[in-house]
Amino acid sequence: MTEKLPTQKRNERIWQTIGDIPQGKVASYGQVAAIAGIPRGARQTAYALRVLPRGHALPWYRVITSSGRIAFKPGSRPFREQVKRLKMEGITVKGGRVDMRIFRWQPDLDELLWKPSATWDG
DNA sequence: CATATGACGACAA
DNA sequence: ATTGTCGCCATAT
Repeated sequence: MTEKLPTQKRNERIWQTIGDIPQGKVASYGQVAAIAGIPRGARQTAYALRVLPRGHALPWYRVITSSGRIAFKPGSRPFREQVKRLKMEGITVKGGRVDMRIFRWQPDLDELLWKPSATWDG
């Protein structure tokens, strides 16, 4: 247990978890890390996102900070892109923020169990 | 090995 | 609500 996974493996889990976030919902960096089996790994989620391979089809824009804010600098190119994509899914973005009480992804136990991306190892 | 840095998070003032 | 500090995990120099 509590073994240390290779970087690539961690990223794979994080990416898979991000892919599990349903449309119209968002998850925080820390939440993604936790589900991927990396407690307190919020910054690893950020890292995994930075190193996303070119041509990926991951809903990266569904990942925001725990306080519901978009992590990019307000007004920046990626910031606007993220806002745009979120809105396209029906997510309300106001002042660069999303109401987590409404849009936070809350996977139930079943949902987590179906996916091998959850905590345990295969 | 020592720092600096980052698409973070929790908390105190 | 804002701002600053400190903790976290990993990478880059």
